[in-house]
Amino acid sequence: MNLVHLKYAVEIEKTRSISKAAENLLMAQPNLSRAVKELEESLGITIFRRTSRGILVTAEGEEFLRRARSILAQVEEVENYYKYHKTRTQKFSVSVPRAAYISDAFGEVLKQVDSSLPCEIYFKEAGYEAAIDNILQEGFGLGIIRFQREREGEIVPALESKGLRCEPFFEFVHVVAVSKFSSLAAKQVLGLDDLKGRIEIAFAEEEFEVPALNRKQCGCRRICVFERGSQADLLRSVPNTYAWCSPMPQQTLESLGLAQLECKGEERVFKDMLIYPEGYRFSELDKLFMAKVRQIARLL
DNA sequence: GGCGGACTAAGGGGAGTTGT
DNA sequence: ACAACTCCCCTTAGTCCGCC
Repeated sequence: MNLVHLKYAVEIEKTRSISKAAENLLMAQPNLSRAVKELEESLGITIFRRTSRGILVTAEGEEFLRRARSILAQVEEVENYYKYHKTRTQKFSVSVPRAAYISDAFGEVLKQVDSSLPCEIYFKEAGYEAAIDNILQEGFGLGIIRFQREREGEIVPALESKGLRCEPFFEFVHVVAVSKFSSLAAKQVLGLDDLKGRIEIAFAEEEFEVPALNRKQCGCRRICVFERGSQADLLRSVPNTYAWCSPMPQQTLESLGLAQLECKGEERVFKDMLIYPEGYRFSELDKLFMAKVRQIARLL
């Protein structure tokens, strides 16, 4: 028994004729007759009593048809649900490194979301490997990965061999973020010595994005956090703290109560790169996000 | 090659119609 | 009233075609 058999039976009941039902179902009458017979045999019941004047529904047929109509109604409901959502839902998913400028770009995308339509939006801050996994395994559309510039030659071919397209768009040197009330905030440029004895607020699972080599020079006092919000809170509330981070837009620094400073001795260049599956079709929100993240990065 | 879906042709059977 | 005819509906048999 399958859904087609249920549709056949319900149509026959509706028309009270196998011939008429076959006509409505755009199939030959003998086929419909046989299909219904097979259905009855598979269930071990008689749904219709055949007469030369048409068909009659048996008592057990009434029970079967009641269930069949219920099932078909549910199937129709599911089909309509996904038909509507597939065509109308605004979808956007991106996996990114922890970076204020990327969050700002995401905020710009959210402003363009039509609130009258359903939407499914995923914004996940993740490290290098996790961002790739999110695209390859979890169905994310876009990703941004961060890596040291020297590794680009090995990273790009590796990603392309996995069916990912790569578009580097932003190069930067890490800066030091501190509270705007910190004694360091007044300085134009820091040296690594300025960080000695201070506490670094770092992300626990960071891999490429933090200049870890400098920790030895700065002394290794660290508080590990898992999200940018906690990092900013601690920078503001705990004296003598700092964090390595990618450059932030001025507006973001002001809203967080932070200052960012260049640090002599940290010269390694990092890159942020857009990645997405080969053949991926960009939604309007995807295009907007890509444009905004590039636009904001250019101003940093 | 097996299987399922669909077609045509042939035929069975019941109900209504018609002629005697 | 009854037999023959006609129509309608359904089933069966044989076959083709596409898919796995």
